[in-house]
Amino acid sequence: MNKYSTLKGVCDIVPPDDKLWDFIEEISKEVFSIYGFKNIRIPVIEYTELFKRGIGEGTDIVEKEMYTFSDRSGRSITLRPEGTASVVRSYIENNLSDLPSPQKFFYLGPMFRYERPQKGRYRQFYQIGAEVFGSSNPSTDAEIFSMLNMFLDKVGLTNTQLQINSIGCPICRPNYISSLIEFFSKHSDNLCTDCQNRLQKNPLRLLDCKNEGCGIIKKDAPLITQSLCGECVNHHNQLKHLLDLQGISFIENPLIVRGLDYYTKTAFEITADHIGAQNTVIAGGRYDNLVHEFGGAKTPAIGFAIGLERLALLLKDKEMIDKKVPLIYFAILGDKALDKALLMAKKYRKEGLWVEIGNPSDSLKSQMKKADKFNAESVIIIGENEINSGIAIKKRMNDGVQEEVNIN
RNA sequence: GUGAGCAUAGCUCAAUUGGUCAGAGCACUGGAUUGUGGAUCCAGGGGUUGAGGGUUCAAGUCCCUUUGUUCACCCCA
Repeated sequence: MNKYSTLKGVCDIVPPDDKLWDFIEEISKEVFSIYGFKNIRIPVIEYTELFKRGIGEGTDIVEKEMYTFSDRSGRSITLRPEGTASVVRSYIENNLSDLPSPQKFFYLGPMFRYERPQKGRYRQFYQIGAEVFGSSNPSTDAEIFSMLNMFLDKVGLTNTQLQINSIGCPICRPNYISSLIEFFSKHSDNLCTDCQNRLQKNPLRLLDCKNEGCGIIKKDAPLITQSLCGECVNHHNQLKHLLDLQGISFIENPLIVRGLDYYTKTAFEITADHIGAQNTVIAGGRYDNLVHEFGGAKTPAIGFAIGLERLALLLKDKEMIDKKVPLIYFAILGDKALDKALLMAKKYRKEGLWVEIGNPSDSLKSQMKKADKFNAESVIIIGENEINSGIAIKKRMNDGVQEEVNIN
């Protein structure tokens, strides 16, 4: 039993998984920069108020999932549960609207939510997110999907499904919600207890209940598609047209709802099988009013976040190509040999070679074994004889061929 | 916050109905091969069976508590 362990729902990412994570991060940076996204590094902690206002007071995230504490001056601080609120804050605070429009940013790092962990869900989890400010045009939405397609392709993830929906705007959504409430209220007695609550708290959630009984009722529920205002309909139709044009396949899913309050119009999820109940790998949407609500100029925006644990879970079996840096292993006998090896190691490392030096108090045999375990390209053996003669043996490990090298 | 399963060596797992049950494989270390790896053989280290309490002549095995973990619900990436 270890005395210390990680907190619940928090884990270390250790080799060999580091390689996969590096790979994912590299691909994202490569692809995102092609689309003009600049990296933005936002803090892990913010004033609690930021998330309350951004994500929404009534949401589960704010109500029961935030890591919130008082700092030494008594201010309420929160470990970020998501990235968008911070990026919007930064956008306004740093006057990033001065950059040529549209402004595109991506970020990468850990998020924190106090939830019960399960497959694909952790209390500290990593996201790569991206946000675009200053364009309300559906072409921007389409570019996002184009970029994500490229990302998924390069990262090697197939069999994903893009599902899109429009959840309207402050003009048309209230109408929809009231028609939804009206409809479900009529069937209130037949709804599961969760849905009874949803009816009060979060009517949009009624649509994605997994309960069978509710499913039957749900079939006849009004769809948001029928309630959208002209502007939202146009936006949505143009987006679909642009997706078709680019050959990006998608499914229209009028049941997609986003959990955070700030979303408008386009909402989407990219899902994959085989990662458990949490099958959403990427999710996001448009939020045309958030910048203004945060005190900035009226600025339309759209963004998304990729769940890295979920992505890594899907790519777990992918073979990572080892970047081969050849290893020179020094098997040394005695302290004089150590001195010599250290000097030679410095030279080799300057040339970009990987060097490991054996423990001079270990037997030659065990040092050879170690070299083998490290998969050394070659071993240089230095002992008394070599020090005296100035010539050492260099053994190539794959075929055992030995040659002499000058060590002076 | 709710529900269910699991918890034995570094890892993967054994241990008939509570009765030599604390084991195996892999890994690790050493030896066979006095200064030369991978194969083989041999040997060794390592566990108060997650923790605490209880029942019993006897608990890894049954009961309670607790912690962790897995999966699902809520919700979400």
